[in-house]
Amino acid sequence: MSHTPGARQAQKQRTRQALLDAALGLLAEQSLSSLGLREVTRAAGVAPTAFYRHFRSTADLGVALVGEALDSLHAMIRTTLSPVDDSARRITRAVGLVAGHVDAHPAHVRFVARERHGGVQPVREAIREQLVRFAEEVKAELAKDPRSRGWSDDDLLMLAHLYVDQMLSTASLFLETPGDEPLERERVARLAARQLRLIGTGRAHWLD
Amino acid sequence: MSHTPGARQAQKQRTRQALLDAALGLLAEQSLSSLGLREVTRAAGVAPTAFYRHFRSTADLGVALVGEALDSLHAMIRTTLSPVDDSARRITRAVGLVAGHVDAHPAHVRFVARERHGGVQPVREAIREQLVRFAEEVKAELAKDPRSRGWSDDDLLMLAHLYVDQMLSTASLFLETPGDEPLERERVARLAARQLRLIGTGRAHWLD
DNA sequence: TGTACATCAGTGAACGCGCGTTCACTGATGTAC
DNA sequence: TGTACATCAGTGAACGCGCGTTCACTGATGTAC
Repeated sequence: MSHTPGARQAQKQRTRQALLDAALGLLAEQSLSSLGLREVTRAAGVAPTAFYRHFRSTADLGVALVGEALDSLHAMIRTTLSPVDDSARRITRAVGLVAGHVDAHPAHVRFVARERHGGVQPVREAIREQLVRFAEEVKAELAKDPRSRGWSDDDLLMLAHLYVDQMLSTASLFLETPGDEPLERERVARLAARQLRLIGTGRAHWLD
Repeated sequence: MSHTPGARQAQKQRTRQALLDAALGLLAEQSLSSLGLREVTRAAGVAPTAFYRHFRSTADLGVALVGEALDSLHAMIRTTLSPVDDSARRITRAVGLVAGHVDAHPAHVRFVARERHGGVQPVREAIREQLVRFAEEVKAELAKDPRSRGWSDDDLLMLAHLYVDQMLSTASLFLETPGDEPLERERVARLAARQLRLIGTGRAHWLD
Protein backbone atom coordinates (compact mmCIF):
# COMPACT_ATOMS: atom_id res chain seq x y z
CA MET A 1 0.00 0.00 0.00
CA SER A 2 1.35 3.36 -1.13
CA HIS A 3 3.31 4.98 -3.98
CA THR A 4 0.10 4.88 -5.94
CA PRO A 5 -0.19 8.41 -7.28
CA GLY A 6 -2.90 10.17 -5.34
CA ALA A 7 -2.35 8.14 -2.18
CA ARG A 8 -1.53 11.29 -0.26
CA GLN A 9 -4.64 13.06 -1.44
CA ALA A 10 -6.78 10.01 -0.73
CA GLN A 11 -5.48 9.83 2.84
CA LYS A 12 -6.15 13.52 3.32
CA GLN A 13 -9.69 13.00 2.10
CA ARG A 14 -10.15 10.14 4.56
CA THR A 15 -9.02 12.30 7.49
CA ARG A 16 -11.30 15.10 6.38
CA GLN A 17 -14.21 12.71 6.26
CA ALA A 18 -13.32 11.37 9.70
CA LEU A 19 -13.50 14.92 11.05
CA LEU A 20 -16.87 15.53 9.40
CA ASP A 21 -18.26 12.23 10.67
CA ALA A 22 -16.96 12.84 14.18
CA ALA A 23 -18.49 16.32 14.22
CA LEU A 24 -21.85 15.07 12.95
CA GLY A 25 -21.89 12.47 15.72
CA LEU A 26 -21.10 15.03 18.40
CA LEU A 27 -23.83 17.32 17.07
CA ALA A 28 -26.47 14.81 18.11
CA GLU A 29 -26.30 16.28 21.61
CA GLN A 30 -25.23 19.89 21.13
CA SER A 31 -25.31 22.78 18.69
CA LEU A 32 -22.59 23.74 16.27
CA SER A 33 -21.93 26.96 18.15
CA SER A 34 -20.69 24.97 21.16
CA LEU A 35 -18.76 22.34 19.20
CA GLY A 36 -15.07 22.40 20.10
CA LEU A 37 -12.16 21.84 17.75
CA ARG A 38 -10.33 19.56 20.21
CA GLU A 39 -13.52 17.64 20.84
CA VAL A 40 -13.82 16.90 17.13
CA THR A 41 -10.18 15.88 16.64
CA ARG A 42 -10.32 13.66 19.73
CA ALA A 43 -13.38 11.86 18.36
CA ALA A 44 -11.77 11.56 14.94
CA GLY A 45 -8.50 10.20 16.38
CA VAL A 46 -6.13 12.87 15.11
CA ALA A 47 -4.05 15.59 16.74
CA PRO A 48 -5.82 18.93 17.37
CA THR A 49 -3.46 20.69 14.97
CA ALA A 50 -4.44 18.40 12.11
CA PHE A 51 -7.80 20.14 12.09
CA TYR A 52 -6.28 23.23 10.48
CA ARG A 53 -5.13 21.24 7.44
CA HIS A 54 -8.82 20.88 6.54
CA PHE A 55 -10.88 23.69 8.06
CA ARG A 56 -10.31 27.22 9.31
CA SER A 57 -12.76 26.80 12.20
CA THR A 58 -15.67 24.70 13.38
CA ALA A 59 -18.00 27.15 11.60
CA ASP A 60 -16.15 26.34 8.38
CA LEU A 61 -16.58 22.63 9.06
CA GLY A 62 -20.26 23.33 9.64
CA VAL A 63 -20.62 24.83 6.19
CA ALA A 64 -19.05 21.68 4.75
CA LEU A 65 -21.55 19.59 6.69
CA VAL A 66 -24.39 21.57 5.12
CA GLY A 67 -23.27 20.27 1.76
CA GLU A 68 -23.32 16.66 2.92
CA ALA A 69 -26.56 16.87 4.84
CA LEU A 70 -28.50 18.67 2.14
CA ASP A 71 -27.31 16.33 -0.56
CA SER A 72 -29.05 13.59 1.34
CA LEU A 73 -32.16 15.70 1.98
CA HIS A 74 -32.16 16.65 -1.67
CA ALA A 75 -32.42 13.01 -2.65
CA MET A 76 -35.28 12.57 -0.23
CA ILE A 77 -37.26 15.54 -1.46
CA ARG A 78 -36.76 14.55 -5.06
CA THR A 79 -38.03 11.02 -4.57
CA THR A 80 -41.01 12.02 -2.44
CA LEU A 81 -42.26 14.83 -4.64
CA SER A 82 -41.64 13.56 -8.09
CA PRO A 83 -44.25 13.64 -9.46
CA VAL A 84 -46.03 15.82 -6.90
CA ASP A 85 -49.32 14.12 -6.35
CA ASP A 86 -52.00 14.24 -3.71
CA SER A 87 -53.68 10.88 -4.05
CA ALA A 88 -53.94 9.01 -0.77
CA ARG A 89 -51.60 6.28 -1.94
CA ARG A 90 -48.95 8.75 -3.14
CA ILE A 91 -49.12 10.67 0.11
CA THR A 92 -48.71 7.52 2.18
CA ARG A 93 -45.75 6.54 0.04
CA ALA A 94 -44.13 9.97 0.39
CA VAL A 95 -44.50 9.96 4.17
CA GLY A 96 -43.02 6.46 4.26
CA LEU A 97 -40.04 7.64 2.24
CA VAL A 98 -39.46 10.49 4.65
CA ALA A 99 -39.58 8.07 7.59
CA GLY A 100 -37.11 5.82 5.80
CA HIS A 101 -34.78 8.71 5.14
CA VAL A 102 -34.86 9.74 8.79
CA ASP A 103 -33.93 6.18 9.78
CA ALA A 104 -31.12 6.09 7.23
CA HIS A 105 -29.64 9.54 7.95
CA PRO A 106 -30.87 10.74 11.33
CA ALA A 107 -27.79 12.86 11.93
CA HIS A 108 -28.22 14.78 8.68
CA VAL A 109 -31.86 15.54 9.41
CA ARG A 110 -31.07 16.63 12.96
CA PHE A 111 -28.21 18.83 11.79
CA VAL A 112 -30.35 20.67 9.25
CA ALA A 113 -33.31 21.12 11.61
CA ARG A 114 -31.02 22.34 14.39
CA GLU A 115 -28.72 24.65 12.46
CA ARG A 116 -31.36 26.08 10.15
CA HIS A 117 -32.12 28.56 12.92
CA GLY A 118 -28.90 27.96 14.87
CA GLY A 119 -26.30 30.32 16.21
CA VAL A 120 -23.77 30.20 13.37
CA GLN A 121 -24.59 32.69 10.65
CA PRO A 122 -22.67 31.26 7.66
CA VAL A 123 -24.24 27.86 8.30
CA ARG A 124 -27.75 29.30 8.53
CA GLU A 125 -27.14 31.11 5.27
CA ALA A 126 -25.84 27.99 3.54
CA ILE A 127 -28.87 25.99 4.62
CA ARG A 128 -31.25 28.73 3.54
CA GLU A 129 -29.65 28.88 0.09
CA GLN A 130 -29.95 25.14 -0.39
CA LEU A 131 -33.58 25.08 0.72
CA VAL A 132 -34.34 27.86 -1.76
CA ARG A 133 -32.77 25.72 -4.47
CA PHE A 134 -34.93 22.76 -3.41
CA ALA A 135 -38.06 24.89 -3.52
CA GLU A 136 -37.17 26.08 -7.00
CA GLU A 137 -36.73 22.52 -8.09
CA VAL A 138 -40.06 21.49 -6.58
CA LYS A 139 -41.65 24.49 -8.28
CA ALA A 140 -40.32 23.31 -11.64
CA GLU A 141 -41.82 19.91 -10.96
CA LEU A 142 -45.16 21.44 -9.98
CA ALA A 143 -45.15 23.57 -13.12
CA LYS A 144 -45.13 20.42 -15.28
CA ASP A 145 -48.38 19.23 -13.71
CA PRO A 146 -51.53 20.02 -15.71
CA ARG A 147 -53.26 20.98 -12.45
CA SER A 148 -50.92 23.97 -12.28
CA ARG A 149 -52.50 25.62 -15.30
CA GLY A 150 -53.44 29.19 -14.45
CA TRP A 151 -51.07 29.38 -11.46
CA SER A 152 -48.71 32.36 -11.24
CA ASP A 153 -45.01 31.76 -10.76
CA ASP A 154 -45.18 33.32 -7.31
CA ASP A 155 -47.99 31.04 -6.25
CA LEU A 156 -46.18 27.97 -7.50
CA LEU A 157 -43.08 28.98 -5.55
CA MET A 158 -45.19 29.62 -2.47
CA LEU A 159 -46.65 26.12 -2.73
CA ALA A 160 -43.20 24.64 -3.31
CA HIS A 161 -41.89 26.27 -0.13
CA LEU A 162 -44.88 24.96 1.76
CA TYR A 163 -44.10 21.42 0.59
CA VAL A 164 -40.39 21.71 1.42
CA ASP A 165 -41.11 23.09 4.89
CA GLN A 166 -43.70 20.41 5.44
CA MET A 167 -41.24 17.64 4.51
CA LEU A 168 -38.62 19.05 6.87
CA SER A 169 -41.09 19.44 9.67
CA THR A 170 -42.30 15.88 9.19
CA ALA A 171 -38.75 14.56 9.12
CA SER A 172 -37.94 16.38 12.33
CA LEU A 173 -41.08 14.99 13.96
CA PHE A 174 -40.04 11.45 13.03
CA LEU A 175 -36.64 12.18 14.50
CA GLU A 176 -38.15 12.92 17.89
CA THR A 177 -40.13 9.68 17.81
CA PRO A 178 -38.03 6.72 18.96
CA GLY A 179 -37.88 3.90 16.43
CA ASP A 180 -39.05 1.43 19.09
CA GLU A 181 -42.44 3.13 19.40
CA PRO A 182 -44.26 1.91 16.29
CA LEU A 183 -47.60 3.24 17.52
CA GLU A 184 -46.23 6.75 17.96
CA ARG A 185 -44.56 6.52 14.56
CA GLU A 186 -47.84 5.57 12.99
CA ARG A 187 -49.53 8.52 14.69
CA VAL A 188 -46.89 10.90 13.30
CA ALA A 189 -47.24 9.34 9.85
CA ARG A 190 -51.02 9.80 9.86
CA LEU A 191 -50.68 13.41 11.04
CA ALA A 192 -48.18 14.17 8.29
CA ALA A 193 -50.39 12.50 5.69
CA ARG A 194 -53.38 14.60 6.71
CA GLN A 195 -51.35 17.80 6.60
CA LEU A 196 -50.22 16.94 3.07
CA ARG A 197 -53.80 16.13 2.15
CA LEU A 198 -54.97 19.52 3.45
CA ILE A 199 -52.32 21.32 1.44
CA GLY A 200 -53.30 19.24 -1.56
CA THR A 201 -56.95 20.17 -1.06
CA GLY A 202 -56.05 23.84 -0.91
CA ARG A 203 -54.06 23.39 -4.07
CA ALA A 204 -56.97 21.74 -5.90
CA HIS A 205 -59.29 24.66 -5.13
CA TRP A 206 -56.76 27.51 -5.28
CA LEU A 207 -58.24 29.07 -8.38
CA ASP A 208 -61.90 28.59 -7.43
CA MET B 1 -35.08 52.91 50.63
CA SER B 2 -35.34 49.58 52.47
CA HIS B 3 -36.97 47.92 55.48
CA THR B 4 -40.09 47.63 53.39
CA PRO B 5 -41.06 44.01 53.87
CA GLY B 6 -40.26 42.20 50.64
CA ALA B 7 -37.44 44.50 49.65
CA ARG B 8 -35.01 41.62 49.71
CA GLN B 9 -37.22 39.45 47.57
CA ALA B 10 -37.82 42.31 45.15
CA GLN B 11 -34.08 42.87 44.73
CA LYS B 12 -33.57 39.16 44.16
CA GLN B 13 -36.24 39.23 41.50
CA ARG B 14 -34.54 42.19 39.82
CA THR B 15 -31.21 40.37 39.68
CA ARG B 16 -32.90 37.28 38.32
CA GLN B 17 -34.52 39.35 35.60
CA ALA B 18 -31.17 41.00 34.80
CA LEU B 19 -29.68 37.53 34.28
CA LEU B 20 -32.55 36.48 32.03
CA ASP B 21 -32.35 39.70 30.00
CA ALA B 22 -28.58 39.45 29.67
CA ALA B 23 -28.86 35.84 28.50
CA LEU B 24 -31.57 36.64 25.98
CA GLY B 25 -29.38 39.39 24.54
CA LEU B 26 -26.38 37.12 24.24
CA LEU B 27 -28.51 34.47 22.53
CA ALA B 28 -28.98 36.76 19.54
CA GLU B 29 -25.62 35.54 18.27
CA GLN B 30 -25.21 32.06 19.67
CA SER B 31 -27.13 29.00 20.86
CA LEU B 32 -28.01 28.18 24.43
CA SER B 33 -25.70 25.17 24.40
CA SER B 34 -22.69 27.48 24.05
CA LEU B 35 -23.89 30.16 26.47
CA GLY B 36 -21.47 30.55 29.38
CA LEU B 37 -22.40 31.24 32.98
CA ARG B 38 -19.65 33.84 33.40
CA GLU B 39 -20.64 35.48 30.13
CA VAL B 40 -24.17 35.95 31.46
CA THR B 41 -23.15 37.29 34.87
CA ARG B 42 -20.66 39.67 33.24
CA ALA B 43 -23.39 41.06 30.98
CA ALA B 44 -25.79 41.31 33.93
CA GLY B 45 -23.24 43.09 36.11
CA VAL B 46 -23.08 40.59 38.97
CA ALA B 47 -20.43 38.21 40.30
CA PRO B 48 -20.30 34.75 38.66
CA THR B 49 -21.24 33.09 41.92
CA ALA B 50 -24.47 35.08 42.14
CA PHE B 51 -25.76 33.00 39.25
CA TYR B 52 -26.22 29.99 41.54
CA ARG B 53 -28.66 31.88 43.76
CA HIS B 54 -31.08 31.81 40.82
CA PHE B 55 -30.32 28.92 38.50
CA ARG B 56 -28.59 25.55 38.68
CA SER B 57 -27.10 25.91 35.21
CA THR B 58 -27.51 27.75 31.93
CA ALA B 59 -29.86 24.97 30.80
CA ASP B 60 -32.03 25.75 33.82
CA LEU B 61 -31.99 29.43 32.90
CA GLY B 62 -32.97 28.39 29.38
CA VAL B 63 -36.07 26.63 30.68
CA ALA B 64 -37.02 29.83 32.52
CA LEU B 65 -36.57 31.78 29.29
CA VAL B 66 -38.99 29.42 27.56
CA GLY B 67 -41.66 30.59 29.97
CA GLU B 68 -41.02 34.26 29.17
CA ALA B 69 -40.69 33.83 25.43
CA LEU B 70 -43.75 31.67 25.01
CA ASP B 71 -45.91 33.93 27.10
CA SER B 72 -45.24 36.60 24.53
CA LEU B 73 -45.80 34.22 21.60
CA HIS B 74 -48.97 33.04 23.25
CA ALA B 75 -50.35 36.56 23.23
CA MET B 76 -49.46 36.87 19.55
CA ILE B 77 -51.10 33.62 18.52
CA ARG B 78 -54.22 34.43 20.48
CA THR B 79 -54.68 37.82 18.90
CA THR B 80 -53.97 36.64 15.35
CA LEU B 81 -56.17 33.57 15.38
CA SER B 82 -59.16 34.69 17.34
CA PRO B 83 -61.48 34.28 15.61
CA VAL B 84 -59.74 32.07 13.06
CA ASP B 85 -60.85 33.44 9.75
CA ASP B 86 -59.63 33.19 6.19
CA SER B 87 -61.01 36.34 4.62
CA ALA B 88 -58.39 38.39 2.81
CA ARG B 89 -58.70 41.25 5.26
CA ARG B 90 -58.39 39.03 8.31
CA ILE B 91 -55.34 37.31 6.87
CA THR B 92 -53.64 40.61 6.13
CA ARG B 93 -54.36 41.75 9.65
CA ALA B 94 -53.00 38.53 11.18
CA VAL B 95 -49.78 38.75 9.19
CA GLY B 96 -49.42 42.38 10.25
CA LEU B 97 -49.82 41.41 13.88
CA VAL B 98 -47.11 38.79 13.53
CA ALA B 99 -44.78 41.36 11.97
CA GLY B 100 -45.55 43.74 14.82
CA HIS B 101 -44.84 41.08 17.39
CA VAL B 102 -41.50 40.29 15.79
CA ASP B 103 -40.56 43.97 15.95
CA ALA B 104 -41.65 44.21 19.59
CA HIS B 105 -40.01 40.99 20.82
CA PRO B 106 -37.38 39.88 18.32
CA ALA B 107 -35.29 38.14 20.96
CA HIS B 108 -38.18 35.98 22.11
CA VAL B 109 -39.02 34.90 18.59
CA ARG B 110 -35.39 34.13 17.82
CA PHE B 111 -34.98 32.17 21.03
CA VAL B 112 -37.98 29.95 20.35
CA ALA B 113 -37.09 29.36 16.70
CA ARG B 114 -33.49 28.57 17.61
CA GLU B 115 -33.98 26.39 20.66
CA ARG B 116 -37.05 24.54 19.41
CA HIS B 117 -34.63 22.16 17.67
CA GLY B 118 -31.56 23.24 19.65
CA GLY B 119 -28.97 21.26 21.56
CA VAL B 120 -30.45 21.43 25.06
CA GLN B 121 -32.98 18.70 25.67
CA PRO B 122 -34.98 20.14 28.61
CA VAL B 123 -35.43 23.39 26.72
CA ARG B 124 -36.59 21.61 23.56
CA GLU B 125 -39.06 19.65 25.65
CA ALA B 126 -40.39 22.79 27.39
CA ILE B 127 -40.93 24.52 24.04
CA ARG B 128 -42.65 21.49 22.58
CA GLU B 129 -45.01 21.28 25.54
CA GLN B 130 -45.97 24.93 25.24
CA LEU B 131 -46.55 24.68 21.50
CA VAL B 132 -48.81 21.68 22.08
CA ARG B 133 -50.78 23.79 24.55
CA PHE B 134 -51.08 26.56 21.96
CA ALA B 135 -52.30 24.11 19.33
CA GLU B 136 -54.93 22.80 21.73
CA GLU B 137 -56.10 26.31 22.37
CA VAL B 138 -56.28 27.07 18.65
CA LYS B 139 -58.16 23.82 18.19
CA ALA B 140 -60.73 24.91 20.78
CA GLU B 141 -61.11 28.17 18.90
CA LEU B 142 -61.53 26.36 15.59
CA ALA B 143 -64.11 24.04 17.13
CA LYS B 144 -66.37 27.02 17.86
CA ASP B 145 -66.49 27.95 14.19
CA PRO B 146 -69.56 26.70 12.28
CA ARG B 147 -67.29 25.78 9.38
CA SER B 148 -65.79 23.09 11.58
CA ARG B 149 -69.01 21.07 11.61
CA GLY B 150 -68.27 17.51 10.62
CA TRP B 151 -64.56 17.75 11.47
CA SER B 152 -63.04 15.06 13.67
CA ASP B 153 -61.05 16.08 16.75
CA ASP B 154 -57.87 14.75 15.17
CA ASP B 155 -58.40 16.78 12.03
CA LEU B 156 -59.04 19.96 14.01
CA LEU B 157 -55.86 19.39 16.01
CA MET B 158 -53.93 18.75 12.81
CA LEU B 159 -55.17 22.05 11.37
CA ALA B 160 -54.36 23.85 14.63
CA HIS B 161 -50.76 22.55 14.51
CA LEU B 162 -50.51 23.67 10.90
CA TYR B 163 -51.59 27.19 11.88
CA VAL B 164 -49.21 27.35 14.86
CA ASP B 165 -46.27 26.13 12.79
CA GLN B 166 -47.18 28.56 10.04
CA MET B 167 -47.23 31.51 12.48
CA LEU B 168 -43.85 30.53 13.89
CA SER B 169 -42.37 30.06 10.46
CA THR B 170 -43.69 33.45 9.35
CA ALA B 171 -42.37 35.12 12.48
CA SER B 172 -38.94 33.61 11.92
CA LEU B 173 -39.01 34.77 8.29
CA PHE B 174 -39.76 38.34 9.39
CA LEU B 175 -36.89 38.05 11.85
CA GLU B 176 -34.43 37.38 9.04
CA THR B 177 -35.70 40.37 7.10
CA PRO B 178 -34.08 43.62 8.28
CA GLY B 179 -36.56 46.28 9.33
CA ASP B 180 -34.95 48.77 6.95
CA GLU B 181 -35.97 46.74 3.89
CA PRO B 182 -39.67 47.56 3.54
CA LEU B 183 -39.86 45.97 0.09
CA GLU B 184 -38.51 42.66 1.38
CA ARG B 185 -40.86 42.86 4.36
CA GLU B 186 -43.78 43.33 2.00
CA ARG B 187 -42.66 40.33 -0.03
CA VAL B 188 -42.53 38.17 3.09
CA ALA B 189 -45.94 39.45 4.19
CA ARG B 190 -47.51 38.58 0.84
CA LEU B 191 -45.92 35.12 0.86
CA ALA B 192 -47.23 34.46 4.38
CA ALA B 193 -50.69 35.70 3.41
CA ARG B 194 -50.85 33.38 0.43
CA GLN B 195 -49.73 30.41 2.52
CA LEU B 196 -52.51 31.14 5.02
CA ARG B 197 -54.95 31.51 2.16
CA LEU B 198 -53.92 28.12 0.76
CA ILE B 199 -54.38 26.46 4.14
CA GLY B 200 -57.74 28.22 4.44
CA THR B 201 -58.76 26.96 1.00
CA GLY B 202 -57.83 23.43 2.01
CA ARG B 203 -59.86 23.88 5.15
CA ALA B 204 -62.91 25.08 3.23
CA HIS B 205 -62.94 21.99 1.01
CA TRP B 206 -61.66 19.43 3.52
CA LEU B 207 -64.93 17.50 3.68
CA ASP B 208 -65.69 17.62 -0.06
C1' DT C 1 -39.99 51.75 69.36
C1' DG C 2 -35.55 49.48 70.20
C1' DT C 3 -32.46 45.62 70.50
C1' DA C 4 -30.39 41.13 69.55
C1' DC C 5 -30.20 37.53 66.50
C1' DA C 6 -31.20 34.95 62.00
C1' DT C 7 -31.46 34.89 57.17
C1' DC C 8 -29.58 34.95 52.78
C1' DA C 9 -28.40 37.56 48.09
C1' DG C 10 -24.35 38.79 46.44
C1' DT C 11 -18.93 38.80 46.88
C1' DG C 12 -14.07 37.74 45.78
C1' DA C 13 -10.28 34.62 45.92
C1' DA C 14 -8.84 30.34 44.53
C1' DC C 15 -8.78 25.81 42.08
C1' DG C 16 -7.95 22.68 38.34
C1' DC C 17 -9.14 22.04 33.54
C1' DG C 18 -9.79 22.10 28.63
C1' DC C 19 -9.80 25.36 25.21
C1' DG C 20 -7.85 27.49 20.44
C1' DT C 21 -3.71 28.61 18.34
C1' DT C 22 1.56 28.89 17.36
C1' DC C 23 5.56 26.62 16.05
C1' DA C 24 9.27 23.79 14.53
C1' DC C 25 9.29 19.01 13.42
C1' DT C 26 8.92 14.31 10.89
C1' DG C 27 8.48 11.12 7.52
C1' DA C 28 5.73 9.28 3.81
C1' DT C 29 4.38 10.68 -0.82
C1' DG C 30 5.32 12.99 -5.13
C1' DT C 31 8.44 14.82 -8.87
C1' DA C 32 12.49 15.72 -11.91
C1' DC C 33 16.08 13.86 -14.23
C1' DT D 1 14.70 1.90 -12.83
C1' DG D 2 17.22 4.65 -9.34
C1' DT D 3 18.51 8.80 -6.99
C1' DA D 4 18.13 13.40 -4.96
C1' DC D 5 15.16 16.84 -3.67
C1' DA D 6 10.46 19.09 -2.73
C1' DT D 7 6.01 18.84 -0.83
C1' DC D 8 2.87 18.68 2.79
C1' DA D 9 -0.54 15.92 6.09
C1' DG D 10 -0.16 15.02 10.54
C1' DT D 11 2.56 15.59 15.21
C1' DG D 12 3.60 17.08 19.99
C1' DA D 13 5.02 20.57 23.13
C1' DA D 14 3.94 24.90 24.73
C1' DC D 15 1.30 29.23 25.56
C1' DG D 16 -2.03 32.19 27.75
C1' DC D 17 -6.90 32.39 28.76
C1' DG D 18 -11.57 31.95 30.34
C1' DC D 19 -14.30 28.47 32.04
C1' DG D 20 -17.50 26.25 36.00
C1' DT D 21 -17.48 25.43 40.71
C1' DT D 22 -16.08 25.63 45.88
C1' DC D 23 -15.74 28.21 49.87
C1' DA D 24 -15.82 31.29 53.69
C1' DC D 25 -17.30 35.97 53.88
C1' DT D 26 -20.19 40.43 54.38
C1' DG D 27 -23.71 43.34 55.26
C1' DA D 28 -28.41 44.64 54.32
C1' DT D 29 -32.98 42.80 55.24
C1' DG D 30 -36.17 40.33 58.13
C1' DT D 31 -37.98 38.55 62.67
C1' DA D 32 -38.83 37.85 67.70
C1' DC D 33 -39.52 39.86 71.83
